[in-house]
Amino acid sequence: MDYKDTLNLPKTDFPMKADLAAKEPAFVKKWEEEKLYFKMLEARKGCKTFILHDGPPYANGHVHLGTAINKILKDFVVKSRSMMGFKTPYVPGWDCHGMPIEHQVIKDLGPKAKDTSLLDVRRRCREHADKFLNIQRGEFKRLGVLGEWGNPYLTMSHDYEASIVAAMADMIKDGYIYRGLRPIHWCITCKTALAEAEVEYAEHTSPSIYVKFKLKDKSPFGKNASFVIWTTTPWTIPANLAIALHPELDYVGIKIKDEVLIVAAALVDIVKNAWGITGADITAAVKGSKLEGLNAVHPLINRDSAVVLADYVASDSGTGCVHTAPGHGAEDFETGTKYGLPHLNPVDAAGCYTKEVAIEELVGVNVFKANAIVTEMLNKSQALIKTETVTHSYPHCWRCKKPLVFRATEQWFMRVDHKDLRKKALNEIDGTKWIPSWGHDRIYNMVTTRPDWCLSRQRYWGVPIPAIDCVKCGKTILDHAVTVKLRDEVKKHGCDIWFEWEIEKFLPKNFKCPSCKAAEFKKHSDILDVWFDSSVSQRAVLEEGHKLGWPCDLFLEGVDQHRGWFQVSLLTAIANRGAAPYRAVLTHGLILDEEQRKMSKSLGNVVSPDEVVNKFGADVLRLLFASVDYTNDISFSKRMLELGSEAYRKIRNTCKYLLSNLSDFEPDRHLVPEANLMEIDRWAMHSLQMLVQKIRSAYENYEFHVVYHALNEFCTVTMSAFYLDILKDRLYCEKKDGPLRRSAQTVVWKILDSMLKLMAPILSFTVEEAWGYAPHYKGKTDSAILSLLPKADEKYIDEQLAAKWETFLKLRGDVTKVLENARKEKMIGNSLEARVVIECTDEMKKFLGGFGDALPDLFIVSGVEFGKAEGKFSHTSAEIKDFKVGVVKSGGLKCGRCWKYSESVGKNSSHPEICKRCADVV
RNA sequence: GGGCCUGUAGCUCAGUUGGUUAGAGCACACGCCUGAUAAGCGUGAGGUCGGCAGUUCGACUCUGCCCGGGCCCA
Repeated sequence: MDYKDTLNLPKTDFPMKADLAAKEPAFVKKWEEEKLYFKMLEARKGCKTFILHDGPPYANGHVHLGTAINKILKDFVVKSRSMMGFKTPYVPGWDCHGMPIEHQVIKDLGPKAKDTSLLDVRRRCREHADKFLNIQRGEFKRLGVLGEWGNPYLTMSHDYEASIVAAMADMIKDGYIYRGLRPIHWCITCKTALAEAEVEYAEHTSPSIYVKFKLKDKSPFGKNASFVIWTTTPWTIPANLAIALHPELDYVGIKIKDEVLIVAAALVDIVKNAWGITGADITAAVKGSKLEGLNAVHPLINRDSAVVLADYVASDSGTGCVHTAPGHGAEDFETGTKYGLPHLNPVDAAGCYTKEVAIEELVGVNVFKANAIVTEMLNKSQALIKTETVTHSYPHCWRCKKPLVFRATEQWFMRVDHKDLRKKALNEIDGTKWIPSWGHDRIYNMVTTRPDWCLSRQRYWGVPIPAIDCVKCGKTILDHAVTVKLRDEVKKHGCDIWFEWEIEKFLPKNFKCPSCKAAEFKKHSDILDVWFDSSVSQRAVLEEGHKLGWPCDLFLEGVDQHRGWFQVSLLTAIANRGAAPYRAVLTHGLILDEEQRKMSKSLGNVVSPDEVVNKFGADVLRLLFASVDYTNDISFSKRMLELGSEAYRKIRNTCKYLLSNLSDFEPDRHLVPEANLMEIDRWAMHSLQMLVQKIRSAYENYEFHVVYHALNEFCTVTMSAFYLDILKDRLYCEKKDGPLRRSAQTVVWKILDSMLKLMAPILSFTVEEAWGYAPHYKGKTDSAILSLLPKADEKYIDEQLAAKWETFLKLRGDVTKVLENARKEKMIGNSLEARVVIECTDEMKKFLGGFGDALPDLFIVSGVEFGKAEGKFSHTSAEIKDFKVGVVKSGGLKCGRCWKYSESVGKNSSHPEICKRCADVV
């Protein structure tokens, strides 16, 4: 007789093969149709809210791994907090304005760009942003991210734009905004400012000149001493106002005839070589810091050049004395500002000198043409030491490919120290929880040293700054009332209105120039820095738009955002509201390739989430992102993906196995009360409570990798390798509805139900799938995500029991070792072919006696006896004192049903092939 | 150059206030099972804890320097 049919073998339709790439899109569709996101909110109606405010990704290009991990981590947070009992509305958003989109649009227009109107460019930019935010929306949904996708926030929506203008208006009213100078990359051909991303570096040949600046004052270097500077932009010499030295470097004079030429000591050999000088006496060295405050004479203009100090002065090239023209370089500008020098910029938009240059012959001359003229002038005035040419990497315009210049221009700034803003910001930083904690120091240091915020951009695609010029006196005005008017119109029509309408429509009645009282004005066309747009999201979304509540509970972005969104949001929030917009800020690392290098198109090491999702499935990617400690950068490799899917399969299979043993189990009818559970089952329940405790606190602290590792270990070690392996006999062979089997099933079901809930925030797709196959019970939610996370149940926690089983597991290790020895020697195959002989202390014997007749099952052997453990296969425990295990062949015959060897086989006349237990069951 | 972070087995992580032979899982090798089967079980082999110096009776853990990597500045 074939007894297989009398067994309760595992049965489930839940497939082993996940086929995620094919199945997941159906779940995405289902969730959307049944409005799972809203059901999730509904399930927590009236509960305390937890607001994760989404930082807007840029609406350009496809989702990459960096944006993917960000959204997936956010999804973990939203789902886990919801399952912890919080109401978690999550409104995703997009950053829609800005240079990269404009850049792309203009590139696509090609030569037509020149003939395209500003409004037309803006329209195309809007379409571009719209297209990509839709693409990204689809990609985010595909990753399993739940949120208010039907009503996201867009920084280009009329309401949002109005909030931006409103924030600006408030700052104008409170005196935060001023107009100042700043050197920026400028193309003299296109007559426009360039953003950093529009600058292309290319080889360029420049003159390279050494110029003497004679010291005016007495100096430690004696009479007739000159500082020598080196520059590759002779045209900036007329704007020279200072010579920068390094405070820590030593400076010496090189004596040549009756002159002394001052350079850094470290560079003496290099410059002598460059000038073709041999020999020459060197004066004693003087530290740069001792020379601060001296004055040299400008070689071409009747003007002083101050000796100043700067840390950026290099000691490995040039002369250690840096020509400083505050109007023509970023560092020069900083230094000039520090020393109170004017930001002299004698160059107009077309690159020609203005009258300010103070050298008559140069007025109106193009700066690049002026290189030769200036050099010749220096030569004539005997200030030139040496001239040659040098080929180096130099910034060029991305559009016309011509070399750029640095030029100080007027810009709008936000005053960071106005009304104690910086101080308040630092205070708020102290009051915010930073995860990980070093985030505090990072942003604190940045805010401490950051300069004023340059808000204006000379671009097309953005929110206009409603500045106006008085036609009569030329004064530039940024007026609060005009800005408020713009805000109201933007709310109705969008930002284009500033460019469409005549200026008069924005002016209050009888508006007059505050300086000359004239009434005729011209519009400016500067737009706001896009960081301003996103910095306002805390106001536009939390407060004015979706009204989620201000401040929010959490910002969650990559490490680069301490300088970016975290900081700018803080600044605008404090200027507008006086406090930080977040209670906590969590940062994650960036995605790097397998060699820990950043992913970039030029390196060709970019992996797209799309690729991963289509090959492995979103759940594998989600599991992978859960498995790593995201506080560090994440090195993403093929290997990692393979391991990720391996771990995924293990978890999936464990679920499948649990499901397959519950096909006939109805929790509401068959649940065995705690008091009637078998001991090992109570131990399993204890272990489950430990898991629940660990995972709950991990979610609480956003430690998803702890969730993963706990889950993984539970599946592999606790369940698969031990508990479930031992349970097989009971589940398969015992009476279908007998207490032994129902006890096991009770625990199996509890474990399944808890595990699915614990996994739900991470393995959203798989859990949803398994949830459908899991037994029904009263109160079971439609979707696992709508349930609450399980709580550790005190009545199952039993530390004494746990300690007992811990010891047992240790000694079981010794038993499996002996069995393996026997297997190696072909004495046994299946462990049921063996009996185990244990030689131990009386104390241990008593301990083992405590497991009763369950011992053979716990070792998965056919018998356990105490005696002398002798022979080839005996093994002495390394861990347990005086503990020795031996193996002998099982006596009796193999039961045709449960495969255990037993003396009872053959004793039952109606079932001669099976053991007593099985005969009783059958 | 500055601020912040980071470097434990091939991969992902543990490693409690410094204290005996540094732990898991996966991958790998070998074997078993064939009633979780493109599954399951067992055993095993993998690490001079980035390097060097120091503090200490004793350091993966503390200090300094160096090397590699990241972000943000300059």
